[in-house]
Amino acid sequence: MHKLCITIFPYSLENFEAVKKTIRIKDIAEEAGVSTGTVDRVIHGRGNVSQKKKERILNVMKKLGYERNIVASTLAYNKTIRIAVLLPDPATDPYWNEPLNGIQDGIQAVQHFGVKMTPYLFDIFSEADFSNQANQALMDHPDALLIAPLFLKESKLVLEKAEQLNIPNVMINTNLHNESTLSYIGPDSYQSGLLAGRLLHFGLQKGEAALLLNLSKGSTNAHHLLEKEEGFRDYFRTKPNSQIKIIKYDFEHFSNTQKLALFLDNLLHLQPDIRGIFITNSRSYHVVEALPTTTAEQLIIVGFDLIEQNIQFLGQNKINFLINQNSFQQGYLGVMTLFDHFILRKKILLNQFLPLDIIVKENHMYHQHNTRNTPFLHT
Amino acid sequence: MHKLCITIFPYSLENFEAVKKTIRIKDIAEEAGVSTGTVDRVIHGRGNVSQKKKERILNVMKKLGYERNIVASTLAYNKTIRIAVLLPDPATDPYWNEPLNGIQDGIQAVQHFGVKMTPYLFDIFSEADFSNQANQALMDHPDALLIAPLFLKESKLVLEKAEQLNIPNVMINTNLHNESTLSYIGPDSYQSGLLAGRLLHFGLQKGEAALLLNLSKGSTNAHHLLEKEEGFRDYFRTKPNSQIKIIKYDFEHFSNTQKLALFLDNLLHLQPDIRGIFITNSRSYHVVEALPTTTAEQLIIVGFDLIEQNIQFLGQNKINFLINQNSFQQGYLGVMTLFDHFILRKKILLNQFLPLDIIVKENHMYHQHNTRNTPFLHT
DNA sequence: CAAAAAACTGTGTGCGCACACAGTTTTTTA
DNA sequence: TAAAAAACTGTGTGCGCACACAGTTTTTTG
Repeated sequence: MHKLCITIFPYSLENFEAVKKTIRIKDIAEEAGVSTGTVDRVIHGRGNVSQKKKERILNVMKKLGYERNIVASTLAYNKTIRIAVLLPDPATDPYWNEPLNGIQDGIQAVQHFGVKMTPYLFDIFSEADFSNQANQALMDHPDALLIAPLFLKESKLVLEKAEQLNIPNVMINTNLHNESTLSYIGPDSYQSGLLAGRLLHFGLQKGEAALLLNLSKGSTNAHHLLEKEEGFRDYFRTKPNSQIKIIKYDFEHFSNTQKLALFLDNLLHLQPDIRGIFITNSRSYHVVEALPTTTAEQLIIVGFDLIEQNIQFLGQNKINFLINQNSFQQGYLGVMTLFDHFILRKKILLNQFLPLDIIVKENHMYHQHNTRNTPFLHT
Repeated sequence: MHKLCITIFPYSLENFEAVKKTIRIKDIAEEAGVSTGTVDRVIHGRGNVSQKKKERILNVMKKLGYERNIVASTLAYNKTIRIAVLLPDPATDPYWNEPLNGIQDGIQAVQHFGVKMTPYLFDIFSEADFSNQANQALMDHPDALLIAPLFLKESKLVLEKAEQLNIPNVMINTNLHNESTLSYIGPDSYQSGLLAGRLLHFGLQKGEAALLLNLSKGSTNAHHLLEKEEGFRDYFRTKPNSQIKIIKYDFEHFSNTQKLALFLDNLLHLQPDIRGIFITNSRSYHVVEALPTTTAEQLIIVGFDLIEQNIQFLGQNKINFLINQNSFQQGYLGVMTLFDHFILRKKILLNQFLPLDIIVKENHMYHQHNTRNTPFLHT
């Protein structure tokens, strides 16, 4: 098989014609003077092979550079990998459309390798529904769990049960590693806070203040919000001469525009030096909706995620920056990670931090419905 | 096969158990009362099938929702797709490391589907070498050409020859569509100019000037540089009250730091209101190297691409913004596009514009050696 | 209207691998 | 030392498809 060096250039310039033919199990068997069955046993570690032959076979495999033919292997294997997807229902929070789309794309990409999935969607505001759906999922005995463990307590329970059933999991969005977690896929929250600090800072003068606003309800797993806050504060800590004051608030009733408007109006009058707002999740559009147009335009507003409402306000210059956490990718990579694990049998990275994209009016169009932006195989 | 609706939620909640079994050619044949050979002939349009049976088969296929099993198909097909890669040698311009790495990753991803490639690297400053390598490539009769058509005249010649030989091409970096071009993959140059305008504007005050600097040698296909300039100018045109003056220069001897330093020193003295520099390609590091440290820190500098030298200066706050044209992706998608065409036999988009990522100190780490960031299959 | 040509159709083999099962050799046991 | 058990090894089949080739029916030709 035509091999390239990893980073050394120039590439060797073998002709196509010179490309060696693929090494099959049969070739190994012949070279080692055994049957294909024995080679197969060695490859799959099924035992029942004498030490002598095993070593001989392994040597030949190395010498000839054997690589399993995934295509043939998949065809012969003839089995199905079933993934249970446990995510919030996008109907209860539009943010989750993107991860689901990513998952769908991923499944489509690897469906012919026998990877299937079933979604179990829960109300993002209901711990009970989460547990319900989780139990449902486990009862169907999937091969793996793709989960956003939003509720700390309930998630830990579910993950324990899954571990007992020997069902590995991949986490997206929120990190909550346990023993059978193959990988966490999501943003590095601390770093995204740092980045938000820098972006907000572009529009602030010395002595002005920045508002850090958490729009979330009590029970949600708020760990990553705290990390964002830490990063945000650290940004300004490392720039002591920036003299920016940070004011932090949590606000629960974000879906009630009137209440939010009242809250913000009060706050901005009390603290007239607030010139920028950092909303720590995807709900910045609620803030803009609750602000008078001119106020929104004058403030620097930094938020997260390319959901439709946010993008609209970005176009109107009411939101200045959006940090894209690549939620589509989270879903896509979640599926691909399981593919890597089950089909390609690759070692999986325990943490897969996704890029943080800075989105302004001029480049948002490339990041929507961002299909076809995530590799595959890598044997 | 388990099918999901494209965007409508909630997903249907079929159990794993309810998932229908895959439809094989054999199933179609039985249902239509013909042999598998006849079905095969219809699927591949090989003719020699009576109209009556053909229609019956097509109907059954539609009814049962037949989808070709790519895995089995690939195995049986047992052929090789050979891609000739015609790019500048990274030894002559480090920018090209990334596309090549992307190509390499792509090849690795689909090698088991029989996709192979041979690189033909040319000196980026030599039209003759380009033509040489191109001829070499064509002489090897590849199945497709993956090409960066940097030299206008020579490229057109090569592409004509390729067309005569019935070799389709995919272009990256530079757009030069001809009849047998499957797709252009690269940035939307105009849009990247617009974006550069906005980024530079963050640091400029009214009445100040911006320098637009082309660091390239004469014969290179400069079309996309002009488009960038157009976008850049248009950004400030749409903000008439920004009152930013744009000064444009071309400079050829960029690799000679002394000459460049002299040129810049002169210019900045003559035009003291220059507060920002926009370098229209990946060579912004040359500018920083040629500037005194304090000058570099005071100026707003916007450039392109995450090559090592640029990133270093980004970390030192000497370059303020880099626009990432996703050159890695260009290579990766180039391979994937050919895979889609030859193996999956999909319709290919004529233009695949890549996202423009805004890179600052705080998020550059996610964009280096950006493997695994591009989907696959999508049947 | 028979023979030749053309149009059509079915069967069989191989792609590389996974796994079941039968067959063989070696070791253990009584 | 023979029989039973354990350890080891080879062969054969099927995964779903592509394609060659042989076989059959229909149409054309002289």
